[in-house]
Amino acid sequence: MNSNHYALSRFLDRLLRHSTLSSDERKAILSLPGHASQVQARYDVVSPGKVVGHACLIVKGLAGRFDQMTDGRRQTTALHIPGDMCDLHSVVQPRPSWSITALTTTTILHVPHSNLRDIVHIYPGIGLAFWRDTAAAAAILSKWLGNFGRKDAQSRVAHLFCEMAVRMEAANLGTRTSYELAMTQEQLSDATGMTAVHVNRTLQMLRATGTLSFAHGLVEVYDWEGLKRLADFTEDYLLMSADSSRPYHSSSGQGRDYADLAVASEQQ
Amino acid sequence: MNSNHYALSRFLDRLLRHSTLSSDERKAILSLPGHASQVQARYDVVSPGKVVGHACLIVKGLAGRFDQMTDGRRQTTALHIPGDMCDLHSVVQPRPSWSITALTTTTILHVPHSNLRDIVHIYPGIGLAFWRDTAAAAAILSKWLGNFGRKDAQSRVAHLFCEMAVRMEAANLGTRTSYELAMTQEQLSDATGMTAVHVNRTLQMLRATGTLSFAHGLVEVYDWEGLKRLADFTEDYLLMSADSSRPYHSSSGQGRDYADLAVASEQQ
DNA sequence: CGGCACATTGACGTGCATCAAACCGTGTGG
DNA sequence: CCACACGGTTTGATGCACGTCAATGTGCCG
Repeated sequence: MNSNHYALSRFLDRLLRHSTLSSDERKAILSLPGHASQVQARYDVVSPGKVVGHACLIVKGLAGRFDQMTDGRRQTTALHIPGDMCDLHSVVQPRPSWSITALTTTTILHVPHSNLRDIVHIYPGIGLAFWRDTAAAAAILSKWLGNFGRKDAQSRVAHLFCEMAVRMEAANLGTRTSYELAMTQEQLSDATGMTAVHVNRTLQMLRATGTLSFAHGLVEVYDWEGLKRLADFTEDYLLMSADSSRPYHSSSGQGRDYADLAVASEQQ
Repeated sequence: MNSNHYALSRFLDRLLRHSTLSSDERKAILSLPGHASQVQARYDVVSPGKVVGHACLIVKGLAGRFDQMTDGRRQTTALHIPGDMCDLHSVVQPRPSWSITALTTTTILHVPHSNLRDIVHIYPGIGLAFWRDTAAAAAILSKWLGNFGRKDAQSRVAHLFCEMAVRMEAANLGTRTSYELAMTQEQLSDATGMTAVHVNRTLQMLRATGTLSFAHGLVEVYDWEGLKRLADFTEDYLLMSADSSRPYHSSSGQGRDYADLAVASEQQ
């Protein structure tokens, strides 16, 4: 049990939401090394095109992944909250095509790729869990793409608040009707593909209809069901609700469920 | 060497574009079992919410991943060409939140998860390659998201044609200035988050400026550089150009490059 | 020949971007 | 303790890129 235990245990919690790990595997994750550092808002944690040698675990704060156009416009493609290993896939793809930037003052734990690769080789179950984590992140991306392509401003903003609500609640960082999201309206506009001005007007609409309020980085949802309806939101894609995180154990009757194998190869 | 050799070898080619595999690992992939089937255009290969027991390798044709809104609107979130194992991640996440639908008459090779899991356990290097493949797909998604959030119709359409050009060329299915993309304008509109009508007008613009033509499922690029500029396209994110697929071997001087390990653990 | 899927065109409306100014809270230095 | 700068929010005026609706054209197939 090292001094990074707090952060690693949040990360482990995240993995356990979708994957089953043996106690050895859990111990291996909790004993990962890493050095912490603080990054001020607006500063890059990871820069595009540069090869990195470690993955970044968010300990505290908020970070975003950004796709940058050559003309300077930018688009947030992911938001990372404490407990997220925000570039776990860098283990297999150490040269990103995007940047990761701190949105608020953020504490990062840098975990060397070499150690991550080591435990993946020793515990194939961890490898599957990491792979699954990458797939879960991709599922979120898909959903965002659907929102961007086919929904209007209100639905997009509403969907973002729904998603973050569920993620924050699952990470024990608030409840789905009240949680801290320390973003400016401009950052919100980067994350929704809109203008800061239009985000502002949209938030006013949501406020006026009694759906939610967002001020000083605090989200207060007054009408969760209404918000969900507006956003056309279902949480199954996040792979963390009770009924979807482990659908495997309930299904089928055959001797050994194939999906069971997928989830944990070395169940203790 | 089984009867599926042709399709599997295309799949292997795809993997080798970004990962290094030993000859044993290559053989293992080429000996994967699977049964083929044909799917008519508009029919689902995979349906959302339903647990699947196999991954789908596109042998011939074109398939798309769709995010469906409850009101019936839909958004294409990925396009899959021959050689793509379009839901490789289903191995670790067998219940998708999207559908995969054939865009043209498509031949699919169904490869059981159990066999994929077996070779991953025997050859960890294959596991890494699969994980990397999922990460590459996610990089494409990120790029799409940037396009949707921050670019206008012309740039979006142009970017799609650029991306498919490079992918088709890499897969030996044409050249970047002339390749077959058997999509209707409506399907194109699903993939770009636009309306079929506006896709039509946009294509006319591209035609009028002498940039490219798209008719009867054939893309002819007249001005590749101009198209790239319009799309703000760089191909590095696809992980398949010469300079980005293996940046590892050229870099650094230290005894053992960490990234080398990432790429292949069992280089023969 | 009729039917059907797809492409094209036109008229019209609107959701959002754009530009620009004002407002507001907070920290800072004179 | 006020002046001021600064990041963030809010408001208004204006324009356009795109969606929407609806009709017509076009090639293919039975």
